[in-house]
Amino acid sequence: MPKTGMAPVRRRAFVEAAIRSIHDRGFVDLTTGDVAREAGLSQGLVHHYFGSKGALIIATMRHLLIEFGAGIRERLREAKTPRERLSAIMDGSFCDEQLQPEVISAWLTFYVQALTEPEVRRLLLIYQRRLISNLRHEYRQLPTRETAEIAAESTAAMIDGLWLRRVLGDTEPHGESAMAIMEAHIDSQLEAR
Amino acid sequence: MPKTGMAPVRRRAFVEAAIRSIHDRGFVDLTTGDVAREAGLSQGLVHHYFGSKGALIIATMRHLLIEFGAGIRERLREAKTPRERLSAIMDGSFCDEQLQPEVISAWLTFYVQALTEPEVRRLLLIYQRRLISNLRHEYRQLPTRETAEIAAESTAAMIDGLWLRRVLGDTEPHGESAMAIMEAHIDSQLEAR
DNA sequence: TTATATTGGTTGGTTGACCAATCAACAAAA
DNA sequence: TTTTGTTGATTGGTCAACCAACCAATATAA
Repeated sequence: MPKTGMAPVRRRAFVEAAIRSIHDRGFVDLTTGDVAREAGLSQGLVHHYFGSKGALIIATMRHLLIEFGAGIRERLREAKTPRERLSAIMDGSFCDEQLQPEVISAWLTFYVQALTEPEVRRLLLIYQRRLISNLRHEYRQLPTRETAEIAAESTAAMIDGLWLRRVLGDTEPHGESAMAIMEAHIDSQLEAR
Repeated sequence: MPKTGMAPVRRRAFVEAAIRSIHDRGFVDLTTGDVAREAGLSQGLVHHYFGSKGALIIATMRHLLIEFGAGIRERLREAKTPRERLSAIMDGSFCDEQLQPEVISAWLTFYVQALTEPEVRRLLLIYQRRLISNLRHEYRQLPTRETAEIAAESTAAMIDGLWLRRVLGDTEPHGESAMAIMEAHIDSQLEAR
């Protein structure tokens, strides 16, 4: 069984197990044993590959950011006009992968951790700034820098808000209604004056 | 020192200490000892008044909901027109008390807990439904039930989103810019057709 | 080819710290 | 004296981190 080059495989297995564990056991009561059991691996391996529980969490957060960023970037590549690129960002934000309950739970946990863990905060700020920056750029056709900035801010807020509301909604999270609301908002921002 | 009728005083002291403790120690590492020290009282009293750590958390969540609801209701009482009532809801959502870092931290924790704790989820759903219901009612002048519903949903999402973005924002959270964005959004919803 | 060393990967028990909850004892007010 | 409020030590349990030993594969030497 022990072949060389297990490190990336194991790290990924633990990260994915961590996301699932956070979802069904909750972050507060999460133990390295839970994650190991979920991954079907020994508890000691967690420390072998990550050094500490905290490092596993950071790696998990980074994984989420990378996946999310990649999804957006991929969609942006196929979009030609600014309007299409705005839709691409919406699509990347409300696609099925991002709306998986496990992923939502992990993201929310991420936000809470950012309140006390500087490294998590740093990562999350990068994500926020990049999103705003993308949006501002696609809204550049608006008359003033001011209106573009407000359009970007409000659009970003609405993304996060719709996402947050779906965390608890009785309705299982399907992205279509969220997308419709977002598209309408974008249009109204672009129409204005 | 021990006088009769301490129960409500102590309960409130612990709840407020819990909010502060959640903010500066983080919810994950929160101990009843932390809260007791923050309140300047003995650790054993926590269990005397709440029975368990979990019950203290529930009481704290309930406290947040009551304070928030009271703030909104008070402002609604002074508002005459639907447009004024919409502004009243915004004002209640972005007032100084709600933007205190300690309060924001506690609310966010609340959301995470809702993922795994049914009672917290129940409380949070009540708040969400009431907010949407209020908004829908004030948007009733819109042509169709459909447009009012969408206006309510998007407004609620934007409130939550702006609030969530302020959780981490480099900029210290001052509500004025959020209010300006919200007012603009409400106007554009009401103007539309 | 066979024996041996080395490396990468893995396990599960142990340890030391910490915490929620309990409780026995005490102090002040009624 | 009784009731109400309060304390701080104790207990039982849990967890992160550590570690000693093991296993399988490859590389090297005889």
